[in-house]
Amino acid sequence: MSIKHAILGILSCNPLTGYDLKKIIRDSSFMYWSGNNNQIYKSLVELLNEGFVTNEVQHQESSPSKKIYTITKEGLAELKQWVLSTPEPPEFKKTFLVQLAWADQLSTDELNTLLSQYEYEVKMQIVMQQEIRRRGTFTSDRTPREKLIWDMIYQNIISAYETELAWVKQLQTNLLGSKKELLP
Amino acid sequence: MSIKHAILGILSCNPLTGYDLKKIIRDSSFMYWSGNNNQIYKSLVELLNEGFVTNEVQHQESSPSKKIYTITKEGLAELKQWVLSTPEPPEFKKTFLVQLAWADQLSTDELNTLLSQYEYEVKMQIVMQQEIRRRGTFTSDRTPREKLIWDMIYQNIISAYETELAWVKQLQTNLLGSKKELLP
DNA sequence: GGTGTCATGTAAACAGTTACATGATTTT
DNA sequence: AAAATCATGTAACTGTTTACATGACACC
Repeated sequence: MSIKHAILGILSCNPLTGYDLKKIIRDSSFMYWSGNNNQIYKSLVELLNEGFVTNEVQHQESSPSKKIYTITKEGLAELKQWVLSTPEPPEFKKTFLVQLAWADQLSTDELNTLLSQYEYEVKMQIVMQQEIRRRGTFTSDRTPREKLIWDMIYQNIISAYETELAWVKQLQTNLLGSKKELLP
Repeated sequence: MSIKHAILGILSCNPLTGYDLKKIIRDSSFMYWSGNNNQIYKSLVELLNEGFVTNEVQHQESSPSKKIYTITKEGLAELKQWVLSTPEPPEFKKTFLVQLAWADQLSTDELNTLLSQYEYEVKMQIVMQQEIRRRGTFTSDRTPREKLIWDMIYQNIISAYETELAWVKQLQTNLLGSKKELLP
């Protein structure tokens, strides 16, 4: 479970509450977890037991009390060790490709509609990702190098969607272009 | 759970056993499930109860008996309806981006090593995907249009990894190029 | 004699999502 | 008056992976 490492990473910038972490992860483009309560609060308890974080309870009048989590030096060591571990290749979950694989039973119109719908979905994602990047709600740029890295992380996600968009357009063209050959 | 739809899709080409389905899904590039026993055999029981498939037990001397699954007309209808449903945008699970987000604590050498390792992983994926495409172990091309679609599905996966590779190279260049500005 | 393939299935563990629960304050 | 935000947490469910179990045969 590397969400714990993501949490350690976020806490390495700033002490935060579970609620704050939840929002950061939910709104992040590259931290791909949903950021639901169960994941966050359970992970925090585990990180606490492992000694990677400590917490300080802050009672507030007229609102629920906060637990502010701070990363320990053991947590920082664990984070560094994980960052240095052998990277995994990216994984793609493209349900649309599975759908498309059996789409030859559709008429030309039905297939075109399907492709247009996918094109729209992908375009929406690009707009959303550009908005996330523009707003930069949670961006770490403590050094110029870190700024460069984070910029490239956002670029990665946008490029991925742009490649997908270019691919749909190519497919639409190919289907049109080979119309003559495809029909008897 | 759309693995059931993937199974229906595969069976729409050919009646097969659970064991065959398992291998096809495990070796597929775009059917992203692991293809383990539990998923396959449980799904088949469910599909049977739903009336989307039927099975025929084939006893064999000197090897375990086979259950050959065949899609029903209800199954074909269910498949078509699913294929026509609104597509979901692609999802990316790139653990490396999370790792990279906290990589500013690394030295130039450590960071370069990490990037080279990722570059290698991605290159390996490209080779593997090209091999899968070349072998074409399970490819459906009943019509010229279906052939075109399947070709573009394989192309999609390869393009995705190629975009990733181009991105790492860009990052490596950017880190080198801005060396002067990054150091004091 | 050990490993791999064929062929089925189950058990246990882990990961992840949705929904529920509380309760005060602020915004619409 | 209703909905959203802050802030914590739990329960139930679904999805996914790993490992175990059987047993014959083929290959090295």
